[in-house]
Amino acid sequence: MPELPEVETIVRDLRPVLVGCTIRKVERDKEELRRPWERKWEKLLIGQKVKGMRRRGKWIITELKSDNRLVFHMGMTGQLTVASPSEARKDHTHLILEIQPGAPSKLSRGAKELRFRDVRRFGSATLFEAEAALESFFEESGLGPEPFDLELEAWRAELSRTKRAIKAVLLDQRVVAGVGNIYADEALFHAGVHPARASDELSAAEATRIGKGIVAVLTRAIEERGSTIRDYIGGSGLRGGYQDEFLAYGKAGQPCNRCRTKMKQARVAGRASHFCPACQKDAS
DNA sequence: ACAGGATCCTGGGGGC
DNA sequence: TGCCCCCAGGATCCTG
Repeated sequence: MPELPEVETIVRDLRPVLVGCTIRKVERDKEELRRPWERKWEKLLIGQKVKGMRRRGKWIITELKSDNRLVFHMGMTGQLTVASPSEARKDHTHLILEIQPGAPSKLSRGAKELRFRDVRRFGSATLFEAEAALESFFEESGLGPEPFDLELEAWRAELSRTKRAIKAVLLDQRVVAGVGNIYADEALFHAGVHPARASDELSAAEATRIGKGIVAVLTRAIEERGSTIRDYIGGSGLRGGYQDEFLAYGKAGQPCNRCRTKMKQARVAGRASHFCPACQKDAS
């Protein structure tokens, strides 16, 4: 579910609350997540201070004092929030870290809980024992560049290297990290490119527009704290607002924002894809 | 190399 | 109210 803007929002929400806190207790339920949880991690976490929070693609990284890295992926329905221990725990809360603020202020006094909830359990929580181990994990999975670091010349070259549908390429985390189904459709609408077009047949201008479209759409979505369709909430529990600015995703049957042609939906790369048949022609 | 399908899960919505 | 089917912000694995 959460794509880059949602993950970025979670990190921005959690960072000021978690940095400086110490982990006092770890609680887990019996459910297995996408990646298996190891028992020894609980002992490793206790007593550790949170040094920083950052994002890489759709991954949320909690940096701990000892160089350990507690890493979350939200899958489709993951939620990572801070709550007061007195707040009732919702169903499917799989991991709870009790945290103690380092320097109690008037605003944040007393223990809190970092709660990872994931109804469908496609998400994960994993501990890497060192930053280097995390880096090699990203390396081995071939995780691509951050969209904001895209160098347009290299980007065009990358797109010309494969015959796959451009939609499939945008969803491939090895090509660019953080784009998912919503923002792929929005970026392609922005660029005026049909999702099923062969990547290697795109013109340089189209490839450039797609690259710029990704950055434009993600930037604006972050400003709006991501998109909430059904499950997503930020680290502070707030919904996103970018769903109100969608021009493509979920717009099938409605008039195109640009030309008023009826928007369409089709399955591309196994995912529902939304586009304007007039602004985004199937072949060049 | 790539498309397409199945898989991992739960829950919501529509049709009957 | 209930049942059945399809769908979902992701990612991986298998077959052809």
